[in-house]
Amino acid sequence: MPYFVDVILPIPLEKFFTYRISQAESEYLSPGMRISVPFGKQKIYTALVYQTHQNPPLVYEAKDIHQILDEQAIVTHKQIELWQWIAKYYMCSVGEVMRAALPSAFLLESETIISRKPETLVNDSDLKDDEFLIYEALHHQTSLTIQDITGIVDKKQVLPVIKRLLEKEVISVHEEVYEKYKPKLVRYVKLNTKYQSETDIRNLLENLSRAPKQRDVVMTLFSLSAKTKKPIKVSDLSEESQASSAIIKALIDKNILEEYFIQTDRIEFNETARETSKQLNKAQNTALDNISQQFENQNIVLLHGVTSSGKTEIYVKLIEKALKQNKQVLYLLPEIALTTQLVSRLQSYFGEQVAVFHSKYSNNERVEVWNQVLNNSPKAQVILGARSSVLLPFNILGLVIVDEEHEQSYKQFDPAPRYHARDTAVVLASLFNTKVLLGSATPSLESYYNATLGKYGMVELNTRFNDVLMPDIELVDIKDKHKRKRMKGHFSDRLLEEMTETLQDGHQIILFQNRRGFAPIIECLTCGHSPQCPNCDVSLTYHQYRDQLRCHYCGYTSVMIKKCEACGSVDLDNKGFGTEQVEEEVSQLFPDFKVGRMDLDTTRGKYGYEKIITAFEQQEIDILVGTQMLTKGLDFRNVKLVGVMNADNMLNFPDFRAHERSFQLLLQVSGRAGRTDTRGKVLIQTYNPYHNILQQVSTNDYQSMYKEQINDRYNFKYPPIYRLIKITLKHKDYNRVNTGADWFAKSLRMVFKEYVLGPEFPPVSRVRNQYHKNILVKIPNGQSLAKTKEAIIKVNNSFSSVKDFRAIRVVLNVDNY
DNA sequence: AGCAAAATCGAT
DNA sequence: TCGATTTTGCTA
Repeated sequence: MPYFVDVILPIPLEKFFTYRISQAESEYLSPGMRISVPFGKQKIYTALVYQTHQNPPLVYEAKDIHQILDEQAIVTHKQIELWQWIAKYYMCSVGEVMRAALPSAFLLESETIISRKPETLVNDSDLKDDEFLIYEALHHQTSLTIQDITGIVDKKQVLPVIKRLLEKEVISVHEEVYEKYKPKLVRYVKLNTKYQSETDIRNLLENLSRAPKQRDVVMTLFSLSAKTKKPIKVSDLSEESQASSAIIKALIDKNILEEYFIQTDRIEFNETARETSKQLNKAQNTALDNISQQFENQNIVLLHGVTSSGKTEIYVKLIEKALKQNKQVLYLLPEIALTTQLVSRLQSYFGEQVAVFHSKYSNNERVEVWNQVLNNSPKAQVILGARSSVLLPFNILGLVIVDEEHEQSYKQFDPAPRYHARDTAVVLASLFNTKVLLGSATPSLESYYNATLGKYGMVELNTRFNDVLMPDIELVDIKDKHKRKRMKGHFSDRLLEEMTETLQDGHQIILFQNRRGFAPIIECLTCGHSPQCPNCDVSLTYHQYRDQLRCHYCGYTSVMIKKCEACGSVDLDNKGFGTEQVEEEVSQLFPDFKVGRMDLDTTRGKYGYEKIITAFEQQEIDILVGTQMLTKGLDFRNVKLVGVMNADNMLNFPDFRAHERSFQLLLQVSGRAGRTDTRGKVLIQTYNPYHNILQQVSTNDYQSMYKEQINDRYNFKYPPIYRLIKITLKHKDYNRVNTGADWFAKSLRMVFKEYVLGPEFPPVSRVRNQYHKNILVKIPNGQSLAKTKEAIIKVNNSFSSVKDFRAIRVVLNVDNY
């Protein structure tokens, strides 16, 4: 009787693949284990066991598997269930979810290894130039990878060359699978066991009298092991004895010391003194009671608490409760808010039970967290993580917290799976039959709407911690200021006044400008020409610190032009302004104070944010200029003034959520001001101070904003009243995208009538030389989501069976907000 | 996705 | 006309 296994492969194909296995293998394998399988002509892929069975496939002969990679399942049953939900809901393949979920070190792939065939004698003159290069390289190295060869011959296409060499029997190729995860080994030393007695040791030290440094090392080793009674790390020994590693190596070579290795975790932290969680104030206590109460008949509760109201302390109490029941807790945060600030705060309460997971972690670190979560290790009871941590292998989950619930970074846009971590977390929690707490000072309309419908519970927290007053928000009409010549660069007299005063009092300032670089457009004053990106339909942004022009869509860079490319005139002008320009103006206006900048350009690298944040925290920086990065849950005690340089460009953004987003962003930055005793001040510069949203921001009136916006959404049939699926067509040929999009929209209209919008070009219609065109499907309440998606898939299938359209890439984005 | 075979392109 | 580049088809 033959045995078979159905596997998930990490590719965008919507089916399982069946391989043949032996009976023994079938008994050994269980769902969630990894195996490697041959796929296609020669590649070997990592696959995940979905199920084993005995039904031979009807239309093909199943291949044998390559090898089994795990002893135990590394993916849980619940995860696979969640993957299937994600795949179905967000219209992608389970394989794509798998690729996103597994740390890439788990996804082994084979690599083609090229080596020389020693038995073939070659005549050099038989080889072409590039063939000879490879042949010669193989004399120096026993084997080469495809990548090596690409480097050697400096061509993109290397396969033909390899093929020719194969035919001439100069080389041979084979596939090699390699393990990407390497456990971290730490080097330890101990005294060789042959030195047992006192006399042995005395003799040893005497022998070393002519090598005083080595003797010192041995002495230090004694004192260290007496002190700690623990194994001694080589690094500790060398530090303590001031000896170089060469000296220690000499001792090892002499067989006086023995070295050995112990596998350790990469992520470790020093156990600091644990704190007991803080006493809650009255408002927090009421909120906490309220939450617990609502959890009795509600699975999801929205905590709407103003900035700096102490939401984290409430979370801590809830986490404590879940931990007492020996359950894991998932604490989701936007990537950017995952700073040392919050991590160390939680570690001070929960010690090493806290595990952190985010995209700046290395592959090996991710594998370690994965395994700890999977094994329900005591080191992974509270998982603090960004979007992708909803995909971790939870064991027994007891609570999910989604902080800053309104953050759009919870939604993944590219590549598939285009999932929303908040919504996925809700499904995850329901699989574990547990509760979700959504927290925000400015909830998303959809969550607030769900709460008003009674789908979610809701708890409000309206007072700031320690009864600090909400900041005083003032709108500054810069149109008027310009008219009266009260502007210095981009600063109004009001802003300068407040800045001077704040600095004099020794407080810090945050300036917010939601645009990086120096100027987004360079324009020739003579002919009006402005430099454009060659690959995208956008003008290039000027970055002063590198004297470069840069495209923010594709990363294209060129040196700053000296004169207009079109007419040669040297009169160039900047239009608009970004953080760099603000930074420059501030340092000129306040030369005695230190100015810092925080945006994508200054926060590259693993500890990018940390450096700037710490510098600002320790008041090495007086004025911090930055983009929306500044808004995410940072807690700076000494900031008294927040200035918004220009509130208009985000309000006028062509998107149905522009107003909601602006409200959230502005209130979040405002929340950075005055987090301790003194009342903070916020100045918002705008050309349109009578804009409703700005009025609502200045009075901190979430309710009015909500009512007005939800009314608009109702009238214009937008989420959360209607659901949206966005379909984007991409191709390098403008006309093909156009006709394709028209065809697609027409077919959709046959099914969904007036609920199809577009096709329309997005504001930037060409990115990386691909033209984009969008179609929007609106789904009224009551229309089945599943049926809608089925219909879209049907249209998509017939679309891709049209020869002319097949080359157009179609991206389906569910809930694209 | 990734790869090879097939189809098309284009310069001698 | 041959080699290079793009398109198409398939993976178990």
